[in-house]
Amino acid sequence: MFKKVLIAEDFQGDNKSIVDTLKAELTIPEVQEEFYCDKAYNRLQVACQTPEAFELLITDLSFKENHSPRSLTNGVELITAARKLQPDLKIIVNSMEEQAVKIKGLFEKHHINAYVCKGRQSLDELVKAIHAVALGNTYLSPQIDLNTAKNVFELDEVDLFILKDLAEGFSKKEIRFRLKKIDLRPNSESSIDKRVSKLFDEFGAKNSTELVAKLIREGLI
Amino acid sequence: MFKKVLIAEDFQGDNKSIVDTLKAELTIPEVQEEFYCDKAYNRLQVACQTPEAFELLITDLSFKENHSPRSLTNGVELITAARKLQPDLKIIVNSMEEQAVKIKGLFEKHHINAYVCKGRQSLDELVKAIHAVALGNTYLSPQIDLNTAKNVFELDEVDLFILKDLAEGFSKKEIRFRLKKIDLRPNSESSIDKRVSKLFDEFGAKNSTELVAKLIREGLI
DNA sequence: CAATGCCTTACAGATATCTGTAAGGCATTG
DNA sequence: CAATGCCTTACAGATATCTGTAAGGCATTG
Repeated sequence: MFKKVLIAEDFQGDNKSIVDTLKAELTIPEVQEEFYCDKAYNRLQVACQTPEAFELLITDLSFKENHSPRSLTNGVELITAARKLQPDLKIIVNSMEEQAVKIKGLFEKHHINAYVCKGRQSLDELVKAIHAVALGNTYLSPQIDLNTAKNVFELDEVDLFILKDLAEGFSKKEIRFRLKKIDLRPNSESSIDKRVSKLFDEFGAKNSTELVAKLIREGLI
Repeated sequence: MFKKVLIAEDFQGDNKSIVDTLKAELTIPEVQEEFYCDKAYNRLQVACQTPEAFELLITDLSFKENHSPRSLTNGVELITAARKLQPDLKIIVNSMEEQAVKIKGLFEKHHINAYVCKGRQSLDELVKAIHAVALGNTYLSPQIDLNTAKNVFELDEVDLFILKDLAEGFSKKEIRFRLKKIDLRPNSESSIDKRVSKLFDEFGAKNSTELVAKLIREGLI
């Protein structure tokens, strides 16, 4: 079992219950907790220079904004920074995120070791996840089905720019000029039309309004 | 202080930490917890018929869906049902919702006694809220500013129908027929145009796409 | 009951959206 | 280097969107 674990979670209730559960149900000598990504990263960094580095990081994905400026603003950024600092660190993500595409990305791109979805059994699942990861395995909440993550359609920079502008009410003519302004190509009206029409097919939308609505609901823009 | 409290919260971590905090920091003889709205309502109902009814309900707003069918699907429905059953019941809402408009509505329409926003101090705030409510006062998380809730523009049934249809990619001509079909009026294309244009002004949108985008982001449709 | 205000509707006209066709640019392939 | 495929762009035409004007219906007011 792990000897030194760090928890990064901004909600007091979740944070406390994770700490309590780890202390009550697992024999981990040292459990530390933080409410901010930056502070969590600092702890990792400091511990890394001693013989007792952290062995496991349990982190949320979203962290509420606050008056104080942040350099790491969310779990993904924390994970990226942590992996760079300490490639062998085990990472368990504990979040409300339920979208298969995003969770798949965490495993594939960020090589997390487990994903626990907040819910009615999440503490029990977290304990299972820790056991699995300690044995070198991965863990994923059973309600998440990664096979539904078909739609790994990659929205590139231009797609995202167009979509965000559409959501802000710009016409395609305006978007054309806005693309030109920042020298992003292709930027003809026709190309914008073509791209958007392609996205209609891709996401099963009949027009721009439906497309933007769907993508906002899926959290992609 | 309260003698009998019920907690309705579907996330295990939040649920556990609230129960633990109440037991550790307040002298409440009986704290019960539920993970489903329907089950919480049942408990209220049963207790109501005995001399020991619940005095305080602490509830979340959103409850995850599940295989089992539900008659009460969210906190607002639970609150409505509970108020009907037991008008003098004190209610504290503990949720992630941060939108002033919605929280204002909870106080004004549903007469909740306190609102605690999940965050870095929410357990401490919850304790404060319980003390306040026990003394007959209300409590609101300090980061919420109800004065920003200017936009209490009421979307009526027809507005909502039109907006939801727009978000599903229906054209105004199609929406016209869909309104007629369910005999909802006004339903001329012209009236739809007029209503939508009014909403552009109301929400500061330049076209349908931006309007729908804004309303989805604000959680109104 | 005339005047007023508000809502609904029809209609018109300017733009915007969306689809389809075709031509040119460019890299890859045989 | 001709052939191919893919992307970009221009253009055209059918609809859809959005705004503005005007007329009629209806309730309220003096």
